[in-house]
Amino acid sequence: MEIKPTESELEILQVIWEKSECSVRDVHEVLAKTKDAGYTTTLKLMQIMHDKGLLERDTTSKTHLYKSLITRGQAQTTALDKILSTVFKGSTSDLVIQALGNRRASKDEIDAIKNFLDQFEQKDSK
Amino acid sequence: MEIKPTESELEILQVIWEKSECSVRDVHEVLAKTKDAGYTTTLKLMQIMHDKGLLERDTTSKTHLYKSLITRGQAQTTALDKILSTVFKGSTSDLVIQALGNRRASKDEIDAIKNFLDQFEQKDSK
DNA sequence: TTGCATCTACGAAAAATATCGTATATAATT
DNA sequence: AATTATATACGATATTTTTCGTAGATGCAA
Repeated sequence: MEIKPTESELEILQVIWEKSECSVRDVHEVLAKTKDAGYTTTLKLMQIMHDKGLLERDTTSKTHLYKSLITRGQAQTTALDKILSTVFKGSTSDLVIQALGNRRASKDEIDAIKNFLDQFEQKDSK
Repeated sequence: MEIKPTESELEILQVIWEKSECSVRDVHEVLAKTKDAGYTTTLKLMQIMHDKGLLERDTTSKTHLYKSLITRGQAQTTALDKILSTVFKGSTSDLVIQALGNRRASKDEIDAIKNFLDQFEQKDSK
C-alpha cells in the first residue's frame, strides 16, 4: 500500500518531524508564518492524515498530540523515486549531478559526498 | 512567473521530450501502455498545457504538432528545488547521499559523479 | 457557577486536476 | 460523392485536495 502525502500534508509533516510530537496548534502556528489558512483547516488536515494512517495521536487529554507514522527518510525516498521516474528517466547520476550543478554546496558537503562514494564503491566491488 | 506542471502534465512532457515534436496521438499511444485514459483526455490536457504556455503548437495541418516550451533540465531543477525544501530541509548533500544510498548505481555512474565532484571542487577553491 | 477561551468533530463549499462525451470539421478510402 | 476514420473544440462531470463555518465539548478564570 502506497502512502503519498499531498503537498499540504508534507508541510505539516515537516513541522512534526522537527518537534516529534505536536498539537494542532503547534503545527498551525508554524504554518501561519508562511501561509494563511485558518486553524480548522490545519485541524481537518491532520484528522484526515490520521484517518489515512499518516499520523498517530494521543487523545488522553483535551488537546490531542500527534506523531508521524512515516519518517522523513521514507518521505525522502518516495519523493526521490517519484522525480527520478518523472523527470530523470531513472538515472540517479543525472539527478545527483543536476543537484550539485545548480546549487551551492559547501566544501564540507562535497567532502561528505566523496567519502560516502568511496565507501560505497568499496562495498560494491568486493 | 512560476510554471509548475502537474503530475499528468509531466507524464505528457516526458513523451514530448523524447520525440521533440508530437501529435496528440503520438503522446496518447505511449501513455496508453501504462495508463488508461481516453484519447480526448490527453487532447484536453495538451490543450490546457498550450493555454498555460507549457507547450507550443503548429496548427498548419489537421493534426497539430506540439513541442515543449520548457526543457527537461528546467523541470528537473524545479522538481529538485521542491523536494529539497519539503523533505530535505534544503540540504543538497543529504539529498545526494540519500539518492545514492538507496539505489543501485553502476560503477560508471559513480565514477561520473566523482569526476564531476573533482572539477567542481577545483572551481570552488580557487 | 457563569462566562470565556480553546478544543474537536464534521459537513459542506471552494479550488485544482483529471476525465469524458458530443458536436463538428477535415482527410482518406471506396 | 458518399462513407468512414481521425482531428479538434469545448462544455460538463468526476475526483482529489484544500479551506472554512458552525456546533458541541472541555477546561479555566473571575
